[in-house]
Amino acid sequence: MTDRERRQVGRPATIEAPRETILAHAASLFATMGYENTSLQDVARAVGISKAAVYHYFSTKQQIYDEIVVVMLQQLEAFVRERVEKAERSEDGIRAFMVAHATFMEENFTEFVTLLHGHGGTSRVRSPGEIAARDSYETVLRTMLQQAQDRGELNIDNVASASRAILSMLNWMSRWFRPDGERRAAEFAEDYFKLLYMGFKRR
Amino acid sequence: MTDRERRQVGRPATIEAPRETILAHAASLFATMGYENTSLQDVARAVGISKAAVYHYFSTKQQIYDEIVVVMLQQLEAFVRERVEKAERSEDGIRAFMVAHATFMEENFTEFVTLLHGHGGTSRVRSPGEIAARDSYETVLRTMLQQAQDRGELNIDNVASASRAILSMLNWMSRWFRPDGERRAAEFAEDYFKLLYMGFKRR
DNA sequence: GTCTATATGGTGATAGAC
DNA sequence: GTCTATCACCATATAGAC
Repeated sequence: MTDRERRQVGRPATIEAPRETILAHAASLFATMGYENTSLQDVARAVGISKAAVYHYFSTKQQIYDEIVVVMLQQLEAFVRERVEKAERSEDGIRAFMVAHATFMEENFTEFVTLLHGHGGTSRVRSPGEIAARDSYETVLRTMLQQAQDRGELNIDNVASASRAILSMLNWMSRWFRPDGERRAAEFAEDYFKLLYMGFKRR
Repeated sequence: MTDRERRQVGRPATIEAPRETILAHAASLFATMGYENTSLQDVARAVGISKAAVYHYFSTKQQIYDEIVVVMLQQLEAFVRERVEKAERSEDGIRAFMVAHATFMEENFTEFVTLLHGHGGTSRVRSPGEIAARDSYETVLRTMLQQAQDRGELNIDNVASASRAILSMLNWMSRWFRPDGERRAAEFAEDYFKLLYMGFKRR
């Protein structure tokens, strides 16, 4: 079977913002089917162009994936920073971080799933751009926690551990959260914040 | 190229406990390379038998995966239950749960990565056995938290949220933890417990 | 129970016309 | 910039001999 038969159209299909369109459809398919179960044929069909046309904009399948991830990380950081900076007290900053992260996840769900659950096993090579973007994002939280501790505003004796804990809860949300469910992601994030802030020791 | 050329041996290879051997090698490859990047050829070669011999014990690749997952979940639950039951106070039970989960993860790292990060996207179908085993395991923690709250021993006003938070932190460990690192998984779990127990509110 | 050999079909990627 | 057509390869799974 040829591409023509698969697509049912022979005429050239011109689309606008081709790169962005391809990335959006690819992200959706990657999130739903998984990276390795999505063929470039699937991506091309979703966009409405031929496989070869996809190769005109991206040189490998991996490049499509990498671009989704880096773009999302940068947008996430910008989104979160803007909301964190408005906070006055340390605890408000942390809460803002958690809520903003969850909100962004919900609003960009398919790309976010792609970002977090990606593909491949433990031996996967991360692109330099991805590593830099992740580090940059994690530093936002870490810095906030460290300052809260240094100023004596909160009781965070293990900043590294607290930072990991917060990101773990938020990241794992993308595994069980469903955007069409009853509760918003931000509500779950609020619950997590309260739990961390109060602790469950009886006093 | 035939299987013979690939394997460099033509003689029948008989191994003991063939099912378990295949599962162990498959889990290791799935964790390292990812499920979809691991071919049954790879599994067969690792075990030292032919592809067709693998099909003698398992009828599909998916079946191999499902069996790894269910077996691990059952062993995890048994391992954790044994340690939790020794605890007297509520907080000791929760700590024991977290430490045991982390310890089991470290001791069975490759199978655990397979279990948690699996393959495919959000549309993946989980086997009935997997769903039952997961529910059963999560109930262990949930019951413990609910009892602690009912007895007034701890301050857990949102049991569902606390349960999710704990499992999220533990599950996400399998994404960044490396068994050859300096710290044991149990130490990280202890840190998480302290954080949740104390909270970071200043008093 | 293990083997060799093969059926069947999809994959990422490229060549070259228009 | 998009297309058709194709390359070279590997996948899961099966048939049938020993």
